[in-house]
Amino acid sequence: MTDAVRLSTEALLILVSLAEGPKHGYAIQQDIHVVSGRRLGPGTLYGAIARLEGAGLIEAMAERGARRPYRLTPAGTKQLRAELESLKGLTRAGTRRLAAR
Amino acid sequence: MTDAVRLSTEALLILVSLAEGPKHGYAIQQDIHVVSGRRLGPGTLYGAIARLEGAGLIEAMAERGARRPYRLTPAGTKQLRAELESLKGLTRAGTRRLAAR
DNA sequence: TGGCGATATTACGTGACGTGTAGTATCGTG
DNA sequence: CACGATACTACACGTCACGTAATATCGCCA
Repeated sequence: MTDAVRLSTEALLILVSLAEGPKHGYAIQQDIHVVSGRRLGPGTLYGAIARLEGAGLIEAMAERGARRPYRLTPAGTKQLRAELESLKGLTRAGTRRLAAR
Repeated sequence: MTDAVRLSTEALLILVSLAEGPKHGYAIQQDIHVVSGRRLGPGTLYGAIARLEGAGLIEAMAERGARRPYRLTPAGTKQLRAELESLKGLTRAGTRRLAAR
């Protein structure tokens, strides 16, 4: 294993969403629902966004009206890439194990 | 999207570990470290195990000495399968998005 | 055989996090 | 300029992750 699985599911969903390009919170929420079938409430969403910003994985862009867009930082991109790799290994292992029962 | 991403990362790791076959807590901990690079402390590990048992996704087997083995229930197997599928879709989307930057 | 290190789990306190609800601000459109 | 949709903030509550310490059991060998 090159790297550890470390992000919470919620943080991962947000990073994947921002990997498509900069988005504000509400757009992130909708995108997450499309790609994952899950709906994050405001508390979960903006709480996780604040933590990711604090961790330096995403950063705020110029505010446009009521919208606060965010984008991945280089550190966030790097960590997302690593996390996706780890997760691929994990899902492969899981699928293989389930098939072998 | 067929199904939503719903499990915590920790719960997922435990289910994947048990997909290989029945294991007691300590063995789960070691297996998780091998397949994910992550080390869950006792509090995290046994707390998550108790919750998974409460949710009916895993069940305890006959206790052998100090060891308490667990195995996946049919419901746990089904949910793990669904979760792995969702996660595959998510990692594919994430990877595709990162590549397109 | 009894003591010691490795294995395995429990107990527990603390803080971080997920979650829902309610409230506020801004935007677009008729 | 009013009204619904969009977008975020505030907050309170419960659950969960995490570390540390304590406890129990096993295997081994002197």
